Parts: sequence; structure tokens; C-alpha cells
Amino acid sequence: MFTLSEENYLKAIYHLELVSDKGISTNAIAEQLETKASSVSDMVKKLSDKNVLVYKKYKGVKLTDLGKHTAANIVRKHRLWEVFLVEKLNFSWDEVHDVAEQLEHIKSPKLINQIDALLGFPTHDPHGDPIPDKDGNIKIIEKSLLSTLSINESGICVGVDDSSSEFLQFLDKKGITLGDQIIVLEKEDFDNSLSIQIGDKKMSISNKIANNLYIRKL
Amino acid sequence: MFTLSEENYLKAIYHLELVSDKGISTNAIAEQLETKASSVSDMVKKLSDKNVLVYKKYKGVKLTDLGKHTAANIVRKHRLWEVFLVEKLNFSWDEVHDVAEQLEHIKSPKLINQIDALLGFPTHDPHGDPIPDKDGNIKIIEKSLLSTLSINESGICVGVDDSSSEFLQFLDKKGITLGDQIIVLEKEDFDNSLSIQIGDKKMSISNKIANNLYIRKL
DNA sequence: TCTATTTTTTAGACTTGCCTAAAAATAATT
DNA sequence: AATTATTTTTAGGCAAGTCTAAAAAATAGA
Repeated sequence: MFTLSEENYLKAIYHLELVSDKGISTNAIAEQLETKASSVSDMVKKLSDKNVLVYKKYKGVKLTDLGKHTAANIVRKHRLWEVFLVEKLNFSWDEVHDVAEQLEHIKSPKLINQIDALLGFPTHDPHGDPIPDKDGNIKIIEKSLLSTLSINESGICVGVDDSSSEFLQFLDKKGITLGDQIIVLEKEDFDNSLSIQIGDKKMSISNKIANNLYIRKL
Repeated sequence: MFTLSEENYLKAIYHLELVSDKGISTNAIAEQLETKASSVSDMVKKLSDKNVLVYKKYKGVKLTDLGKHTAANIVRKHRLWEVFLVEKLNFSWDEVHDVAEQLEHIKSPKLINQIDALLGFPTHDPHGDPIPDKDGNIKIIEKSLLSTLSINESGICVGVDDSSSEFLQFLDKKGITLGDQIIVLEKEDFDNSLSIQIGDKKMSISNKIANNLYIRKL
């Protein structure tokens, strides 16, 4: 069994490994968790003793299979709770993160399995992120940043990169929702902004936004 | 904001105050929480500094209004989660306690209010215990132990005193459920056992059982 | 290659929450 | 009232998890 703190470290390292593929550095973990490198050094030794990661001094860490499995399970719980909050309790997608951050640490296999069933075994959370299955496997879908689409290409909005409540509320204000079909009408060289069409609405989208919206190309 | 440990102390003292009405002793708290009196002394000072209770050395403690309100809110969350688990996730009444013990510490007013609404604002948990409202008030219903009923008296089963899973499973096996109407047919002086009738089923009930079942007399 | 800079680890300290053992206060008994 | 027993508090210590400051290792630049 893992403490709350240990679980948070595992999750942080898991997320970092999805991006970097080589050993995760002490500093990277410290930044992710908003803590100090010295604290990370301590915890990493502890986690190494528990066989969830491999640690060689100055060489960064790598999760073991046990570590990956454990971390994926926490992520699974986090994302299932997010779906629950949105689908069953009328939370909006920008409100769910902090609560899910607490709920993900509840220890009860039956609870999370029943939530899963109640929700109809969803595969993605409200931000479009995949939900690991019970074995920790995730189904990766082909997705591209909106900013990488060419003129006249179109696709379905399937996720966000930045899931801060500011960005999500901005999308709400613009009327952009997961599942929307988007066509790129124009690309402005000057500021890399885009003209896009959603349904019959046309609008201009800054580069910053286009770099945070994932599209499944059609 | 209170730590997990502080919340558990508050809850324990709250429960003890419902029974005893005078200052709650250090030893009583220690026993309730399965900890040592010295630990209680420490914590009680901390809680006194936080104005949730009044503490005079050697004199026991009393919750302040703030303390009562805070504790009632934790109990409210615990019992609402229990209802949720039974009503929405197919838990049985003997499985809910440990999970609710974790869920009661989740901090999100919106979460618990939405759960409350989803459940239709229940007033009692699966064991018949009353759910405090948002202000911490509970509606006490007139209830008596089954053992206090006289021959030919009848009532509705409205709660249990002992809510251990052993006792609850025993009731399941006997086919006794909250809401059942019970008539006392006979009382045995020898061992204080009872003959009762539930619906058209007749059965014999030991004194120990009769001392743990609450009845609303008809 | 040899400094200079950055990264990482170690050392020592602090807080929370718990413990044991001993002292102090209260309660009970003769 | 004096002694005994019980309850409660204090004193000191321990583990988890964090921090700062300093030392050690790795990396980068000339």
C-alpha cells in the first residue's frame, strides 16, 4: 500500500515518462510536484526500496512494471472520477480536476469498478485524455494539434493539451466543445492565427489556442 | 481547514457528546480512536487552539459551536456517501463503512451537495442513522430497542445500534431489513429471547440481537 | 582538458502525529 | 484524612515528509 505522497510521486513520474522515454530527472519530478529536489531524492530512495522504480544516483529514475501499473491505476481513478463528476453531478470540465485529485486516492477496488460500470466503461475523460483499463493499458488515438492542420483540412476536436480552468472556460466562451468538427479556412503568417469554421460559425483562433487543441483528422 | 487526523478527533468527540452530555474525557476519546491518552492530550491542545473545542486540564473537553458544526458536516458526508454507495453502486449495508470513512474527508462543498441532490436529499443512512443537514441539525425520530417492546407491541425496524458487518450480515441472513414491521409474540424470561413475527415469518431472536435493533413503535 | 555552471545528493533541522515512561493531579477506599 | 488506584499530563523519542544550506557529481564551455 502507498501513502498519498508516494502515490503523487508515482503519478508525476508516470506522466513524465509518457513524454520523455529516458530516465526522469530529479529536477523534472521536483518541478512537476512543485517541491524541492532534495525532497525528491529522499522519496525516490523510498520508492526504489518498494520496487516501483529503479534509481541510480545522478541517473534519474524509471518506473518498474509494478510502478507503471500502480501509477496507471491512480490515473484511471482520477479520470473515471472526472467523468463521473461531469456526467452524473453536473460539474463542468474546468471544475473537476481538484476534486478528482482527492478522489483518486480512495482505496476501494469495488468502488471504482462500480463507478466504471455506472458510467458505461468510458474510454476518455472530459478533456479527451484516455482512461487506462484495469491492466493499465491505454488506447492511444491518432490526434494532432489544431495548429498543425493545413488550409481546408478538417477534423474532430478530441482533447486539450492545457487543461487549466482558464483555457477550458475560454473554450466554453468561444463555444468550442469536444466532438465539434473544425475546418481550417485560413492561416495567417503574420501571427500564426487561424480562421476556422465550427458548424456554421466562423471565428479567428490565436496560435496559442491552436497549440492547445487536439484534433482527430478526417 | 482541518487535517485528516483532526477531523477524526472531531468526529469521535461529536459521537461521544451525543451520548454523554458532560465533558468528554481523554480516555474516552483515546478508546474511541484506538489511540493512547497521551496522543489525545496533544491533539486536544491543538484543537483548542483552533477554537473547535474548550479544554481545561483534567476536566475533559466540550465542542464549541464551530466544532459541532464541523463535526456534523463530516458525519453528514459520511452518511450521504453511505447512501450513495448502497443506492447507486450496489454496495450492501455491511460494506459501506470503510469506504465512507475515506470519502468523508473529501473537501468539496459542491460535490457533497450534488450527491445529496442526486440521492433526493435523504434523511437517514442505510443503518437508519440520521443525516445532519447543512447546518448540522439532525431530526431525531422516536425509536426504542426491540428488547424494550412488550408482548403484542409492534413497530417498524428503523435502525441498528451495532453496525458491524457481522451483525448486519446476520440480519441479512435472518431476512430482517429496515422498514420491516415486527410484532413481539413472546418474551422468554429464561434467556430474554423474543419470538417475533415479520410479515408472515415467525422467528426467535436472542437478547443480544434485540438489544441492537431499533424500532419505531406503532 | 580544465574550469565554471548546473544538477543532484547529503546533512541537519522542522512539523505532524504518534508512542513509552514517568510525573502530577484527581478519584476512590479504608 | 491518609493511602491507594486511576486518570491525565508532561517529557522525550521516533517516522514521514518536507525544507535550507552545503558538498559532491555531472555537464558544458573555452
